[in-house]
Amino acid sequence: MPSSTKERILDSTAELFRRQGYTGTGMKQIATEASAPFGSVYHFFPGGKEELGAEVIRTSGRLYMQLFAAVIAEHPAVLDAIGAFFTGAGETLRETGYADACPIATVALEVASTNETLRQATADVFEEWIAGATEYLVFAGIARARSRELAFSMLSLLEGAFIFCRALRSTEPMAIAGDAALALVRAALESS
Amino acid sequence: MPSSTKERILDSTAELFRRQGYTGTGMKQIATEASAPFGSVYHFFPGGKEELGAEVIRTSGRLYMQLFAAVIAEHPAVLDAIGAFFTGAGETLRETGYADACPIATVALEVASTNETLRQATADVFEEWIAGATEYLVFAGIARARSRELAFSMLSLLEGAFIFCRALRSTEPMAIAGDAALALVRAALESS
DNA sequence: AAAAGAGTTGATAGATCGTTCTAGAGAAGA
DNA sequence: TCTTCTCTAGAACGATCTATCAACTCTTTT
Repeated sequence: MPSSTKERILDSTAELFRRQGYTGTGMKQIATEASAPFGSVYHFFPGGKEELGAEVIRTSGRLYMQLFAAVIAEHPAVLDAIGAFFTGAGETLRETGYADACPIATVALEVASTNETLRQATADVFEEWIAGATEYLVFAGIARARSRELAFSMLSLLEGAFIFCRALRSTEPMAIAGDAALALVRAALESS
Repeated sequence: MPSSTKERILDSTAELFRRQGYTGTGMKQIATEASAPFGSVYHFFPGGKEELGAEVIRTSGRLYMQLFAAVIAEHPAVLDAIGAFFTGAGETLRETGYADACPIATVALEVASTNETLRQATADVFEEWIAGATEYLVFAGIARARSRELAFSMLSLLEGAFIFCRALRSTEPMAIAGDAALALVRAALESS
């Protein structure tokens, strides 16, 4: 089978969440987009929109981390990998009409103060990202505490740049953020 | 008069948008929160939710820029001012239960791909912020092109940190982002 | 072949959405 | 006093929201 109904629902929901956010996406629209019968959505996710949302957040988070791992595998040098990741993010933005950015940032801001279950899901994903990036920088020879700070800084630059790129419809903010991230990491590498 | 009905509507809408986003906030809720009769909302904003949203975005953007100006006035040294701005952002987050962050980021992500009028409003605000921050860094002695890049980097760090702080319910990301911003500006000051 | 169970399906319910509309309250000017 | 204009007030409308539910199609078991 190429893709099960449940997988199509998860994929479509992820895409709709990126573009329209959580509250802006309806269950009917999800079913239509996934070419799935409406009832199936509630069959696979009996907990309704909240359960579906939580699973989409965690799935998307895992997928994005795999993307990071793939870029690392392609670029052995640390600075190359980081540069390529930001460049790739910019390209994806441009290619998708500035729609596909961070898979969970929009939802994260929406639910942070309104839905504790979903807020926890976004927090879990972010923690994993930070932990993963920290390990990568530690492996590159940077002290652990410093690596963790750099991980936060790099991801903040990335997420912030996503906002500006999408609003301004330009990849310039992403290129600048990438340069800033490289400067921070380069400085840390030199002093270690 | 302490505050006109129109001002109360704008204020309440801004607060609700920060917490719940654009699609997550209803017109009925806005009227209730502002202690305004429902009909008055449409009296002052005949264009409905979209017109109200656009005006809230621009008003909030202007207000946030004035906050930045106030911090600058209090701290003559550039590095002090930037540090104080990030520290202040973290304190506000903690005091408001991680609800009040960037006044327009949530809306910006929601509408970037769904509502061109509002997307343009957020883009205008962001452009003003970038222009303002650039002028400030030029005034501090940094070359214009470099200043513009720093402005993007600092604001990206700020916006990205807002996302992490709200999701993780911690001010740590903001403190780290502030340090990173200071490091970037310090490096630029030294090489000029 | 018949029965049971798992999985699938869309019509429907009840609430809420943004918006419109009519009507009234109150102040200012004629 | 009568008129005019701004603002207040909420009932009502159609559309859309999330969620439920009874009916249906298979496959598997007896």
